[in-house]
Amino acid sequence: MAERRTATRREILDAAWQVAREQGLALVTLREVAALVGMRAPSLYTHFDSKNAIYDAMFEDAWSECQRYLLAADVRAPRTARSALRRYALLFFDFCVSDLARFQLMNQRIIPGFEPSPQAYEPAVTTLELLRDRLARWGIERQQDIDLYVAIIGGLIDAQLANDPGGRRWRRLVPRAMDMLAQDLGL
Amino acid sequence: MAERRTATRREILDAAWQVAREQGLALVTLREVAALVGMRAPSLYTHFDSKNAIYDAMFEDAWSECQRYLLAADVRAPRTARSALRRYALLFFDFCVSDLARFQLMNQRIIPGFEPSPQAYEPAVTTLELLRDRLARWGIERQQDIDLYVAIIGGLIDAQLANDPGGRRWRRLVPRAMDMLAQDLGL
DNA sequence: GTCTATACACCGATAGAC
DNA sequence: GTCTATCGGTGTATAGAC
Repeated sequence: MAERRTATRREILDAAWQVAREQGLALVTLREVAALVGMRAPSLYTHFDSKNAIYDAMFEDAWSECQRYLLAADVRAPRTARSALRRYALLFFDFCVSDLARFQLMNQRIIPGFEPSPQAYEPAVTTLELLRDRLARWGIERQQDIDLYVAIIGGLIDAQLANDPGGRRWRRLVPRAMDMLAQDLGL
Repeated sequence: MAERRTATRREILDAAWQVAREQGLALVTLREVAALVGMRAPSLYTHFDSKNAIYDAMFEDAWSECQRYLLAADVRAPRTARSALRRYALLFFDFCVSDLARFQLMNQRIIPGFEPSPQAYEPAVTTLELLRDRLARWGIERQQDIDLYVAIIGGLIDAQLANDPGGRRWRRLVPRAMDMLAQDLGL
């Protein structure tokens, strides 16, 4: 039964997320994940090739969730370029800041030997293309402009999580940073 | 002999840096560090209380080195606020990008249980105060302005190391980002 | 004090019985 | 598909040699 197999994989992944959120992403152990789903550690190898394969599926999870989150918030489109930049930035900021373990997996290289597979990377690419499309609507299409946008938001998220987790010290700066960028782009 | 002890500690730290640069910061093992200095792993405990104590001393190393680097580059002061922002940013950018392992230790939380001790953190505080003094000369004193400055540079460094290591794709954007900030600050 | 040998508990991973 | 047993690896505690 393929369904059963998929469901078990899902259970394992949920357990891994739980451990990651409680103990930290790098402190996930197969024994603890297995215990949460009522198994022994070696049994996980029936469903995943390795521990990194679990991280791989979690990486895919995270970016898929991000994509869904950004799409769901697209119901009412912004009216000006400036409000668009602000809105997209705040959406991504809030999504990332709400789950440290997920952010570390998505955007930092916190697991020593882990590189996401092409399949797991696909939702990340799609999400970036979604952003690219949205920015293009406001005339932002040059690669360097997108690079700058991405870097600034990433820096604000990093600073928030590293220096004021749970607070709003850097979140407050997001609109200002986006207005700076809009000004620079002549928008 | 206190000198001998200090010298041995220095040898161990240098070996640890070597392994960190070659294998990655998180892949440093006590056995490999010990082998490099002609010891067995448990012998390191004569000189350091734990593996994290070695990371702690390395953290102090990194920020002390950063402080010296920034001070040494202070010989000729910039003439305008705009060139000052650019110069300080590029200095820090180049220092960070030149050594990934060092950057990860200084600015990311890549080691699972590691938190720098107050003593190890002291050079980091001093370095930030150095930046604060320099920015204050140009009238930049508000906490939120400094926060924004730090976040933007950090984001650019992160993006450079993560997406184009060894390249210049985000380095090229540093002057532009600093001009944006200067414009925003009315400088 | 410095270093070693030994040992322990934990980790990811594998082999083979059921 | 899941188990037990086990392997080689890790950080680290301890006892003892010099």
